[in-house]
Amino acid sequence: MYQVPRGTSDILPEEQAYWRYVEQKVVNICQLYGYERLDSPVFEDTGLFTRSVGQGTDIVEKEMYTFTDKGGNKLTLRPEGTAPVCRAYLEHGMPNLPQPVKLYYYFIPVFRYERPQAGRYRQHYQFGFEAIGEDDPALDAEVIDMAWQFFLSLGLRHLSLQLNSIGCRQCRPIHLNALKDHYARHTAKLCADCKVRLERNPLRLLDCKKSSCQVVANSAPRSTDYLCPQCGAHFSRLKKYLDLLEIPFTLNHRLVRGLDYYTRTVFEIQPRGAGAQGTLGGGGRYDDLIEELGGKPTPAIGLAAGIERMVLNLKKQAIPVPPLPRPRVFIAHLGNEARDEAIKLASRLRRAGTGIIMATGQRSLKAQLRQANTAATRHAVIIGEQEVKTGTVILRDMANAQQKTVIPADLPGLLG
RNA sequence: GUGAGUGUAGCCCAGCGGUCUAAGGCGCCAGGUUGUGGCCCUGGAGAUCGAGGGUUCAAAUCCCUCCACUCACCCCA
Repeated sequence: MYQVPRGTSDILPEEQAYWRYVEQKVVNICQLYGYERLDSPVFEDTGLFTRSVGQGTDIVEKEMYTFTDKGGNKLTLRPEGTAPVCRAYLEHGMPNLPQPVKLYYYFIPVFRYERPQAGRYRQHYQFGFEAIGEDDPALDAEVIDMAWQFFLSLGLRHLSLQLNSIGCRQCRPIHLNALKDHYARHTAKLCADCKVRLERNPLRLLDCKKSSCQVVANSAPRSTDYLCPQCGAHFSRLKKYLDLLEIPFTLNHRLVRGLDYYTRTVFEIQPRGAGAQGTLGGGGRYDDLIEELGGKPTPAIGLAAGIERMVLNLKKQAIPVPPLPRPRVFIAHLGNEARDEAIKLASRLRRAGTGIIMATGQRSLKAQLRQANTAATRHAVIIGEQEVKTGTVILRDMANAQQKTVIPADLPGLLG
């Protein structure tokens, strides 16, 4: 028997109510904040991701699904959603539109070759939005507000918003050097992993959970203490706006993100007390990315969120989601002539917009009503030989077992 | 990529070397009067016990390899 490839899964009918629920909230929030939908291909030129996400990152180094097609093109199944949006922004002349350009994507599959766990998959689905062409911290606040309101609108509770600023091209290297110096003085206390991080990706040093390393991390220089005047002003205005909006945030000096393109504002939203795979959504500024991809210097900010993790948390928090609409009428029939009538009736009602489940095969009436019961339709319409002769049908109310004989023409009104 | 745990019908699971031609519950199918559901009763279908190999007179039960899931690391959504 075949089974799904590792780290992928089927989204079964009984799961769909959650996904549709999330979709409805996404569409609603995007409409409220004025974002327009953009869909991009599942695969892109490999270079788009190596250049944007960054050569030294885990995503590029060991997680991408990269292949060469028959034309010799190097392609990669997208490992994230921001770079494709930026590519589209440039490719379709959006720099000429009024800025910022606000775009969102929904239900896009993203691919990363990782060791699967609950909440971590090789193919998972993301929702995200991007605002390109504006560096006003009011926009940062709006984006964070939008993310926050979105998760609240799902009904999720006990969320925490982690916030940090990692500076820009000017001030980040200074902080980075201070960080390296600090750690270089404490190498003896570091774990093996951190010694590697020191060389490869110093920002990640702050993330280490080992207690000995945390001691070093606690006393490490903070990015917010090294911000240049512009970045410092940007960050304090953002915090002021968030206070104004009454959005509770936690400053987290260790919040660093795994993609190279982030600058200045970075943030994550997670359930309180979440495990390792807890982050529901995260994002930040990427003021250099558009330029890196060949455009003019263009500031931007965005967020990405994982749908599976939302569904996981909706279930964990026992948040009810509305059931999907289903047919409200079941048609049962006995005998060949009755079946002919049933077929015609089902079609007529459906054309008039009434959802119908039509009995198939030649099962007993008992079996047919059992099926109606499982399908939880409001009514059953029963056509037998008697009814065929008199040109009537039986209309049964499944809730109270009341039934009456009616003529088919009256059904649309009676079914409501 | 590293370490650990788990893997029995569609689902939940009992069994942990011979009494297993594998038990139970849910679900599914059918019957319990002649054309009628939900409760109840009865019956039925459905499992090469994750896959492959080995040990043994004997393996769902022990060992090895592989696959998958779960947890931690890592990474992130």
